[in-house]
Amino acid sequence: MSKKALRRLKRAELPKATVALARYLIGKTLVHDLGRVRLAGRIVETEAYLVGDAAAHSFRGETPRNRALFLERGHAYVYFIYGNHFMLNVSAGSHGSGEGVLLRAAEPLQGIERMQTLRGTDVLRDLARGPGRLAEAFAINRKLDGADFCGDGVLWLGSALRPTGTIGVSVRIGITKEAHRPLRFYERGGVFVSGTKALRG
DNA sequence: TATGCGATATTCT
DNA sequence: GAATATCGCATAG
Repeated sequence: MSKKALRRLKRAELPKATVALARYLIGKTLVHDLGRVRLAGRIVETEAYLVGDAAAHSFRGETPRNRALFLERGHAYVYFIYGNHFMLNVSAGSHGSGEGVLLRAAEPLQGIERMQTLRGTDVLRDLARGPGRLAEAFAINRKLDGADFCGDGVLWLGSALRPTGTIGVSVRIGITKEAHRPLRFYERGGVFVSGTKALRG
């Protein structure tokens, strides 16, 4: 009961509504297969970016950068920001809507040694706590932009390996527009969740 | 806890 | 050409 088998999630299982998907992904598994090493983590924090949301990259329409955000739900949208960091999103909503879910933090489960190398630290809690760290720990790069999480590729979403705790809701982190909207979801009390103490309770 | 800064792709004007 | 960005780290208090 406590130990379940890891299985790929099918697109049909992903909720069509973006906010529902952001909640749904909490507790699920993020996997990136690198040859003989499998990087896997339990997603503990996400944020939703919606249509008509000035904080969403799709707000001003489709561009070469945000193109992947407009794909059918369940595709990867990867971009580079602040001169140093990649971010990993899951395209969401109806096809062409430009909605997405940002993966903000995960609890490392498998391939931890490789993650430590990629991150340059051995502190488990700091491996994927925060979106830039998560992308670095999971070896996310521009080549994965547009990848299908629901195909048979190396980057995919897996079922939950243990029961999911209570889900908390807060405002999103690090944005200046639409900063009041409660679109951040996280596992309450989780030590692998980013932000200050108040943002983890 | 709270600043302050790096380092750069992309978009806007 | 300039502004801005879904951040992380170091350092100070």
